Amino acid sequence: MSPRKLEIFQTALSLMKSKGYANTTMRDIASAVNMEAASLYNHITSKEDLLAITCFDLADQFEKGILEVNDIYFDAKEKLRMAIEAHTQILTTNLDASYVFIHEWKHLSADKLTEFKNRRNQYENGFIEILKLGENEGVFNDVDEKFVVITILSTLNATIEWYKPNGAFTPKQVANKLSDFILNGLLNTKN
Amino acid sequence: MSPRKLEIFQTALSLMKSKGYANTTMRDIASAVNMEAASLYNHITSKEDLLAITCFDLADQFEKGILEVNDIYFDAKEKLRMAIEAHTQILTTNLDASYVFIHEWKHLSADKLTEFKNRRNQYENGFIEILKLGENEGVFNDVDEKFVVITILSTLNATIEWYKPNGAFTPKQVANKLSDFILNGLLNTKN
DNA sequence: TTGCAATACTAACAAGCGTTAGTTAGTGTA
DNA sequence: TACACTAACTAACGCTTGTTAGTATTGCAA
Repeated sequence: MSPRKLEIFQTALSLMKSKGYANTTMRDIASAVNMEAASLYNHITSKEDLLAITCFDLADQFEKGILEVNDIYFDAKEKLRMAIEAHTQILTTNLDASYVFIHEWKHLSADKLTEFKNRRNQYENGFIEILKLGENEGVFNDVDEKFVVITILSTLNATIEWYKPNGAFTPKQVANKLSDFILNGLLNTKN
Repeated sequence: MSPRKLEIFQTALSLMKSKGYANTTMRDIASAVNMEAASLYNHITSKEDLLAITCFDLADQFEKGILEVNDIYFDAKEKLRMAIEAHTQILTTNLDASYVFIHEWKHLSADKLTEFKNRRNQYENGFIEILKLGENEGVFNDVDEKFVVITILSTLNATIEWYKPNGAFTPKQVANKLSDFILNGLLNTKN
């Protein structure tokens, strides 16, 4: 990807993060990179491409993460921690893209929308696999897996609402906070 | 609110839930209630009003809930359970509206947007009050409150992604599942 | 039965949208 | 020098959008 194209993508994602996909016009993007809207088409093929490429690139990363974790022979608790860390790592190192991924995927066109949903389901199944393993091991409470996986992913995704790249926490630290919260809950069990 | 106006609101919210606010046109809404777009304006004043009224009506409900909980003299654990139940009750009995509230508030016009954000902050502060109480009592882990409150609310709000009104769970049961998850986490502590 | 709201309609407007066509200036290459 | 490529421009197209104006129809209250 050429530097100019990269600049367009980053600018577009930043705008879409703050104004939403639908409210970000090609003219907005163009003026933010100091060119005319029509000139954008020398670099990209359509507005939807900005969204689709972003969504599916991140989907690739998430899928790769969960597959690696589930390929390893390890116990459920540690697997969950690893999956959470992989997820958090991707979110925190692609903040704008993640925001668009999480909040704007609905604007994908019909066929891409179905593909997106399918892949998200697959990703959820990767987590469900870990949950089932943990239940068999007796370390996780017996839970409604669909409920828990949606809850866990929502918990993880909340990260993008507050995380600041040069703030107090490294991605690894955030992942640990999230894992602790999800595994142990809020209650202090020491006393 | 007249029956026809109510019908328009419910239809509009249902459409906005599936297609998003920006992609739902006045003509979409009109044809879904068997009239022309222009006729809608006999009942409502603008498209944004549909959004604003929905958002601020729900905000009222949420605020009322947390204020009632924080007016009671009770321990933090029970307060948190009550706040979670109030929140869940509102979500599950206003599914479409809640969806729009959570996902489409960004489309509010500038001044209403600021008001919305302020009121959301106040609501979060209501939860933070409970968290601080729990830390003083020694029953909650010492936590970064801002992190935890965003995490908790995201966890709660995930409900609207899977809840079915005539499904297996009552709102109260959902609230209990959520409270258990947030307080105790996923780990089985019995063995 | 008349009159008046309420509620629907048709027609249209002004603005904004994504995108295309055609052109031009600059840059590196044969 | 001649050519091709890249990346910018201006101008415009066709369409959709939320909304307004003006008008017809309906149903109830007097």
